[in-house]
Amino acid sequence: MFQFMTLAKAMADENRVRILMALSTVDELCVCHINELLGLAPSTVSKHLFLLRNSRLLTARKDGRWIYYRLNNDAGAPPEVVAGLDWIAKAIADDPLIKADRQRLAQILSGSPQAACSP
Amino acid sequence: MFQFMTLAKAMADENRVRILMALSTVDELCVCHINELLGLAPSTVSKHLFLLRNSRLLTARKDGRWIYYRLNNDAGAPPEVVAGLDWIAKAIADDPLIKADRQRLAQILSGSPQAACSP
DNA sequence: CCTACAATTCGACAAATGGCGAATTATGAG
DNA sequence: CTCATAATTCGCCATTTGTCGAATTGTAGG
Repeated sequence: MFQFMTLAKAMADENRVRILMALSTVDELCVCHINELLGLAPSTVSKHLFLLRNSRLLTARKDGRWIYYRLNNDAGAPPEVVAGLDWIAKAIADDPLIKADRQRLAQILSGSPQAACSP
Repeated sequence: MFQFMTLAKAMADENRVRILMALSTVDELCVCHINELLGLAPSTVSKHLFLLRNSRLLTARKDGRWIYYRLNNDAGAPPEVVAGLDWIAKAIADDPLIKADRQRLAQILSGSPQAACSP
């Protein structure tokens, strides 16, 4: 129950949902890209990412100076998590803000790789 | 998006989840039964029920002095709501607290109808 | 009517949450 | 080694949230 509540609470914030939806289109994202997309203070995004990792919605992979996050969607991921991600995706895939995020994310990624990170 | 967040936030509280799970077994419950089950102040439960109604997870039916709540599960209910309820049910159906609630609820209901309400 | 009781609303308050900036850690580049 | 930068942690603050008790509303019964 505690673990499920952690999961449910993690999904109950708009910016965290935006992160999840952004990741649903690109398979993984560097933290700096997420910072760029949300326009929040890096420390704030970091806290959000911690909660998403902690609730098992995301996994992280470290590559040199960068940390890449992805949805914990693969086979072997907790069923509640996969089902939760599916629920969100179906519920708000057509949301205007989410669509706008998708477009902005495409722009952010369309520059050189890690455009938002390295100059 | 706003509506979805209202829904997600409504599901992100343990006591509200307990209410939803209790209702998943009995098709409808009087407020006094829910009070009895949760053991919280009636005003607190009232606020929880408001949020659950407001997020469209529950519907209410008034019968004389009593108000009965039920899951907004029927055909015609919003798909996000139905999917959300399904997600919760599958995720925590086997939870010890939820099971205990089911048993206690059976006891509460096994007295005379509205046993917790009228003496 | 008047009383009893189910339920909600209101006002207050403690705890949790989301946000920021500053300091810290870690890694690659010069 | 030293410096710049990605990311996190920490401390702080404003807002939101969960809870309660008191007051209010509405309905049934005497």
